[in-house]
Amino acid sequence: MDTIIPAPQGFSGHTADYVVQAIRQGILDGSLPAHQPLRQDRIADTLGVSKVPVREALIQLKAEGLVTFTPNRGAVVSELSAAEAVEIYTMRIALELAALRIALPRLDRARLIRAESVLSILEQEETRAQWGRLNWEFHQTLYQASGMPRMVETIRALHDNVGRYLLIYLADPQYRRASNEEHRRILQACRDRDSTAALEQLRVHLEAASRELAAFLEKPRAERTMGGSDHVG
Amino acid sequence: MDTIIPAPQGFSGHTADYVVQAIRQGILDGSLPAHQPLRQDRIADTLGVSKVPVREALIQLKAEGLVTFTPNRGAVVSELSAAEAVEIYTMRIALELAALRIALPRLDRARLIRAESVLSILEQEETRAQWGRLNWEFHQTLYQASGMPRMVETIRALHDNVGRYLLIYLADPQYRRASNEEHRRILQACRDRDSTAALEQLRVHLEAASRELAAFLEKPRAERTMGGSDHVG
DNA sequence: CGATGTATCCATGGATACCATCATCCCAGC
DNA sequence: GCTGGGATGATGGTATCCATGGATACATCG
Repeated sequence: MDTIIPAPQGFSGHTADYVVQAIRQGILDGSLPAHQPLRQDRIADTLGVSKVPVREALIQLKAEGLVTFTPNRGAVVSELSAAEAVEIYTMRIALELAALRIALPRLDRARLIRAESVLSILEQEETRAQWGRLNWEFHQTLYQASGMPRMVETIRALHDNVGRYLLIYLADPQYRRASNEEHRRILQACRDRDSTAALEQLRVHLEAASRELAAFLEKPRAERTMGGSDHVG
Repeated sequence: MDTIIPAPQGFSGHTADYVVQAIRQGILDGSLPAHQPLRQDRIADTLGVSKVPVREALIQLKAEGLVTFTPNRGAVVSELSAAEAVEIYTMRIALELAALRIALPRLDRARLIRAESVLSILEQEETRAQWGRLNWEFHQTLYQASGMPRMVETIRALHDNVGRYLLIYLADPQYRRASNEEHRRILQACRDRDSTAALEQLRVHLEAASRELAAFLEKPRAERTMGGSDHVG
């Protein structure tokens, strides 16, 4: 949080939304680790706002599941249990398969090209910080064609909840390669308008991630290797 | 809102949660109709709290989709378009089928009896005000056996978004009878541990509601008969 | 030396007062 | 009849104050 620039200028909309963005980004890129206390006046000072919009932001993030409140003790960054991870992936599989099924017949050339382009960047990206964003960008590009913004938004919130841990999983080059291949198969099936194959590949993709994340979270915290470096290779 | 007793006494937890409950109830039972402005200081006075927790409550309800914000104009009760209704039911079908599939093998005797009891009350209930609550109570009883609280909570929020309109749909005795029969078929399939039938009946149930609600919302507002009386028969 | 009680500190959660900004409405003036 | 410009009122945000309860350090007692 210290490094976040206190720059609310040029921001339209509610101040709370600005605070939400700042905190969310900190959680997603790992600079705000699980159990990190989120002190209201400290955040207010850092971002150059007052306490009220900070509390409003924390409440929004609570609704997304990214922070957890304890009465009279304030908010901390949420920790995910293995069971919760499985639950989130269960919801993601249900919703993302539905979204893709609806989106498939509406995927136009432009969108497929865009998905292809995101995927190429993702495959060559060596910096962990961008993986989560690009990964979501790829999936979102497909789902948006469903014309169901609320469903896409719900899926995004679920994705954000596992985003931090996904980075750890992707730090292993083997899993990263597998993930990229799964993305390619999904995209190819979309190009072929092969609905059955696309949905099946998406299911495989999500189930693999669910399995690996659950296995990771079932290990005691001490044994977990969080992937130290910003570069792999 | 005028009739709500300003009685925060005996309420543990955050004041905002108390305000959320009050406003949510007003929206669900129809006393706060769509497009009703939700004035912050008026609500604060009525409930005997200050403005701050009211704004926090409105933000929570925004996250649930029950209220809509317009910059510098505050919050109003959300209105649902036909497209949004279809979107919500698409999400409900995806999530509720997944929840029921997981819950089915874990449904014990006690829970089935509880569901049966809720259904009996619902079938004999003549007062509209309770229909929404009892309807959700029935579905929730089944889904809770999944052991996935977050999924159940997400489904509840989606249910609340269509709850108001469901009442109109159920005001027609014909649809009400059909709905009750669908509930019975779902419950019977659960008792028989017939997973395929239970999921299929749930899908039929939700798709029927989706179809009727979409048809209702596609009519111009002037033509809509909102079902005047509190009693049918 | 360990367990328990106590004083202090500190952050939360909420109330209150105040203010800039923006939307809306009403009305004069053309 | 249309337009422009105050009143008016609500939002959204700041600053300040305070009661409550958790946490910690310390002191006292067994």
